[in-house]
Amino acid sequence: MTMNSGDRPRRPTVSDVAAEAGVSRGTVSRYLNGGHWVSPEAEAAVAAAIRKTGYRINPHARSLATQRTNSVAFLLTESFERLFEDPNFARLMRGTSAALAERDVSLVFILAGSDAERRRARDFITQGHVDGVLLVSSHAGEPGLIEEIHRAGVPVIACGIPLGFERKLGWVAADDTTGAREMTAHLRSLGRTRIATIAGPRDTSGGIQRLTGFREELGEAFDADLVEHGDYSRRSGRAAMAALLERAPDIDAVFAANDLMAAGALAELAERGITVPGRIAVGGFDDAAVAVETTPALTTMRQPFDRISQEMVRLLLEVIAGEKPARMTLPTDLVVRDSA
Amino acid sequence: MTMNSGDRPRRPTVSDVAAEAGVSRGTVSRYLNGGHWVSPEAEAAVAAAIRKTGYRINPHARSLATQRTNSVAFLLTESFERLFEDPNFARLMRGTSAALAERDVSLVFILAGSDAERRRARDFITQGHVDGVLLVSSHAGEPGLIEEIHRAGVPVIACGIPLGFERKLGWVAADDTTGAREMTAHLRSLGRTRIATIAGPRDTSGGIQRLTGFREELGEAFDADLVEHGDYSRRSGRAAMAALLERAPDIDAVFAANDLMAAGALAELAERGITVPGRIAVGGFDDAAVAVETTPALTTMRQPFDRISQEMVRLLLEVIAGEKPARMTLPTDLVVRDSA
DNA sequence: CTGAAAGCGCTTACAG
DNA sequence: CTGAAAGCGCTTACAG
Repeated sequence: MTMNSGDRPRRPTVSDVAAEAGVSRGTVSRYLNGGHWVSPEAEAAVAAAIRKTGYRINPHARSLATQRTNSVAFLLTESFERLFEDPNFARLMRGTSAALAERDVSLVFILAGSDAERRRARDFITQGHVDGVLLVSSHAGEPGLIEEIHRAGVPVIACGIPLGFERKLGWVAADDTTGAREMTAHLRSLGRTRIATIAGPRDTSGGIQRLTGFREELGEAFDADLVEHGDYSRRSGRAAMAALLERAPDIDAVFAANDLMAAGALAELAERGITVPGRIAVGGFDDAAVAVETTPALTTMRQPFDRISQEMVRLLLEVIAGEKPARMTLPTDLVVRDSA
Repeated sequence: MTMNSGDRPRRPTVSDVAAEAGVSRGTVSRYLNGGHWVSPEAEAAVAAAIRKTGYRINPHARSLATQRTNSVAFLLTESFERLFEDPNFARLMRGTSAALAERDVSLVFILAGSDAERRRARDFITQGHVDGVLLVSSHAGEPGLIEEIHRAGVPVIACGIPLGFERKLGWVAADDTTGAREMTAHLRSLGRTRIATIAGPRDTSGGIQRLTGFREELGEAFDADLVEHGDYSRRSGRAAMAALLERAPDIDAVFAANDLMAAGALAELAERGITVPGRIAVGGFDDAAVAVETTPALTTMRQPFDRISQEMVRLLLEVIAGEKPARMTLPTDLVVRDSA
């Protein structure tokens, strides 16, 4: 092994490999990029030379030449706390990570919960560190960030409908409205008539649409008094349940806009000794892991997270390849367990 | 704004900025890198030109020229499940992320739980995508990965003592042995005499050393029958507690090697109607968030995670700067709450 | 199928 | 303090 003056061995380059294999650098490069237009002999020689020299490609040199990084960002505009509280984020991370691994593009994970972090995220992304971004943020919150990324020409695919950018960006979303309608219809089919909802945040498309579906399905029977908003956290679900109970002790069902809030609601009901589904039926949304851990197990609408992850990756790669951004809405499924 | 043939605007380069400012590219570059040896006039002109052109530096070109990436990896050799179950990982992520942000180096987060992921992580890291790695893995598990990264000459600082590499790598660890001794001594000071332990995994330095401290402190009183191993998960703590109780119904205290297992133990004790600390005192390790959420609140040894994160970053940056890797052991603090 | 050469966008001695 | 020039390690038309 050759050492240079310092203590670290100098990394072999394409030139070293070319010399070792007795071919030109161009041929080595062609071998490296799919092996088209290289003869079997050259191929064997290069392969051997790479093995012998321990050559590793220099990604920066390659990126500079190709104007591509072969990596994308998973941009989550949430705090550490939310990331670790809400299991949906983990599922999306895992799903997109797996989908990307298959295509051999790497994923860099960026958390941008604070202003300072958002600034850094913007710099990192618009500087060209990644070829595109998978945008995951429940809140419509970050128009500035999204606007700047979009203006810099960086391909983006959002998870859920990005409020304010529904026409500019590509996205993959669950059919929240229909899902909420189905759950509401399910509750009615159980004979419930005083149905309340613990809605999601007003600045998220999911929060808005699940409430819309709920209202649409109820039609005349909709009662604005039976709506309480939460922030998708367990504790907010619990607080909302308590508030609803104070206001309308006669409710006989509640649709929570996500499972975490539904779990919070169940806790509140249990503490008050209210039977579920006996006196009040409870429906959630997501089919998160928590849905099978509650007592009783949660009836919920399943979001196809794996599918969502895969489609996000597919669409993003398309945009990176030069196509126009597509939008996609995926159906949800009613999963009946014990709570309703 | 100039457009090239395609639809995306061509990004301005140093040359554009230089032309706009009426200086050479070298001067622009000097401005970009600290502004030394550039006159006030040139500085102003370049600043204006950068603003006018909307210039953003190309990180790949810079990395190619400097042989530096200005980013480091947070390598976690765990599964998604463990990441989201064990809050210590989140604290380290947050801490190192903050420390790095201050110095303006970016953090890329890599999860390597499976063999395939480990292979990709190795390629990514040894290819030169990052200047160094913060290694976080409780298990001694990944000798191959670590060995290859180390052999490639990539600077590494580990969190905890990296078994098998304690002499080769730098690391920052809590003083597990002393911490365990202190907790054990605390339990004894309460008058407890039949003290059991729920030890951590045998292939982690923390697991080994906390057990060592426990044994050392007990001396003659140590009873191998009162040792049960868990894997740091809540459920394993619960199972271990049950096993200990079957084997030795007379134990009056238990030291769990982390808070999650202690919480599991508390759950088991509660279910059996055994009072804590009345009949059995329980001590944990970490001072994780869960320590204040259990009933009763957990007495535990606090690990200085923020300090650990900061020191890891500091040491890694030192190694990247060319210094030899240092090792560091940090003290833990006894936090007395209600469980012991 | 293959090689010579230009180019990607920076940085960094070196002269001045 | 500043500019001209070489170099970082790849890729990619272009000729052949």
